[in-house]
Formats: sequence, C-alpha cells, structure tokens
Amino acid sequence: MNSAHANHMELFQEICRKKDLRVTQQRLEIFKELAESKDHPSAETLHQRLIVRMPTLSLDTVYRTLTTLINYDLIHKVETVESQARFEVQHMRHHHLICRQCNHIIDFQWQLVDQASLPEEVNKWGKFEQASVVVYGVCEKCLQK
Amino acid sequence: MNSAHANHMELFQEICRKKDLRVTQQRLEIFKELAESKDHPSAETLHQRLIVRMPTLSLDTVYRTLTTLINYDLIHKVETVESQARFEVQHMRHHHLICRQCNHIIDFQWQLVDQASLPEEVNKWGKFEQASVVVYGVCEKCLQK
DNA sequence: ATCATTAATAGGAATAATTACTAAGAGGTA
DNA sequence: TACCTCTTAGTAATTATTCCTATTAATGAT
Repeated sequence: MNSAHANHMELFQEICRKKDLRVTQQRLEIFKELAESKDHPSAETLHQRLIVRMPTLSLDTVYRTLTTLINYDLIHKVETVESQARFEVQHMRHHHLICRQCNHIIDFQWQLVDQASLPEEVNKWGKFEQASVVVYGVCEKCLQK
Repeated sequence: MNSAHANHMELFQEICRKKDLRVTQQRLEIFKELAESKDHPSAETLHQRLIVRMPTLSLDTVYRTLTTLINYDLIHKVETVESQARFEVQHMRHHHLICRQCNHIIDFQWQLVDQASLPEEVNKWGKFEQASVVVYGVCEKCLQK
C-alpha cells in the first residue's frame, strides 16, 4: 500500500471515530479493498476477494458494512441497470461508461458537466447533489468479438 | 387516449410486425400502460395497474415483456440505485432527478449535455449511446416533512 | 492491562426481486 | 379453418439482499 492509500486509511479511521463507528477489522478491510478496486465491485465480488485473507468474513457483513459506509457518505453506490449493486470509493469527481456486453464500468472525467450549473427547473425541485453522467455502449474489446 | 398516444400505439404495432414480434394483447397493454406512465414504474407497479383490466395477467409476463421490449429498444431501463428496476418509454430526450427519500423520479431537460460531445477519451473506449444524467437529492415535498 | 458495556459479526434462515419451466392458449399464415 | 409456433399463466426455482440470534470484540472506565 503506497502512502496515498495509507493516508486514505488513516482518514477513514479518524472519520469512524468521529462518528462513533467502531473501527473493526472487517470495516477496515472492506473499505481498503473497495478503495483499491478500480472496477466498481459488487458486494459478492468484494466478499470473494476478501475471504482469501479473512476466511470467516460473512457476505452479510459485507452488505451491512457497505450500507453503513454509504450512510456515513464514505462510499457510493453506482447507478446501473444491473440487478447486483455496485460500489465505489470516489477518489475524484467522475462519470461512468458501462459496457452493455461485459458490464465493465470505467470512469471518465467531464469537466463541462462538473462546472455547469443545472437547469433552473432543477433548483425548484429541491436540494440536490452533483450530477453524474452514465453512458452506456459497447467497449472496444466486446466490439471485436 | 389522445391521437399522440394512438400514433404511438400504431407505431408500436408496426415495429413489432417488422421485427417478427407477435402483437399480443399483453404486449399492447403493457407498452400502452408504460407509455402513459410518467412515474417510471417498476414491473410490479405496472402489474398492479394492469391487473385491474387484465385479471389473469401474470407478473412473469410483465417482466418477460419488459425484457423483450428492452431488447428491441422500444423501452428503457432507468439507471438507479434501488433494488427494484424501473422502466420508461422515452418520448423525448431527458435526464433524471431522483429523490433519496421518496424515490420519485422526475424528468428534466438539459440541452447543454445533449448538445455537447463527449470527451475524447470516450471515443477510444468503444461505441456509445447518448449520455444520460442522474441527479440525486431530496425533493421539496420531502424537505418539508 | 483488565473489566464491563454494547455495537458488530458469523452463520443460517427469511424475504424480495427476478427468471425458469411447462402445459395450455392465441397470433399469424396457408 | 387449421396448423404451427410463439407467448402466456401459474408455479417453482434462483438470485440478491436483509433479518435473526448467539457469540465475539472494540471502546471507555477502572
């Protein structure tokens, strides 16, 4: 783990303590695994990766922990059309490209959207978070099959 | 049903015939109900609305039909973070505002995004469809509770 | 460091959402 | 009209997620 990650983990522990969330091994490992994943894994995928180093970790704990972390705004659920939910630690503002064939999700930047203000009608709707763009398509790899 | 809807239904039948999809009562009713819904209903919600006029309609048929219509690009699944999938007939290019409290989804226009071209890196990724924006927040009604 | 308190976990059972199976029924075409 | 085949209804099965409960372990006080 490089120092950027190390800092990330220290910050995570600090935030947990501040919010009266116990710093458990499970939470640390689940957060760390997700933070280091670039593929927006599902709860099941995370569980499969973690069970190698934590053989007794239950799938329920993964789900429960992810829900907790979402409630404390430490991670995000990704908007998709799939049945299994996908998660991410948002290191930096970004949007998503999703392949309809292989379901891989990749990030991309789009400053035009990040810097633009939403249309006036949205202001009337209520209080909102930042807009995120989802683009579906077929990735180069799948096109070549 | 006004003439806009009537045309929509005629178009729907034409497309079905062209694609060798049998025009069944169930498909007609499911598509019509969805086309007239402005609330991006789930399969279950659609089923509940339809069962009033089609008492033997099964939930499975609703799911199966929605999947078929998606495959023929006649309807869309909406990107959300919910566990139940939501559907729509896209009458016109639009984006989504989703309330985290009541889960209501409403449409809004954002020409800036529709007219912008995606960043260069996306072109390298593969073939893509139009970008859709998802904005989460809390709607005025829920804020007042 | 040790203890007490209480939140968090593991494991299995339960629920929710969706899909599969199969006999019966209904479009489309000759 | 009659046939062929696709589609449907009803139910069973599967998948994804959450709940339940006894046990474990993190935290704060001693």
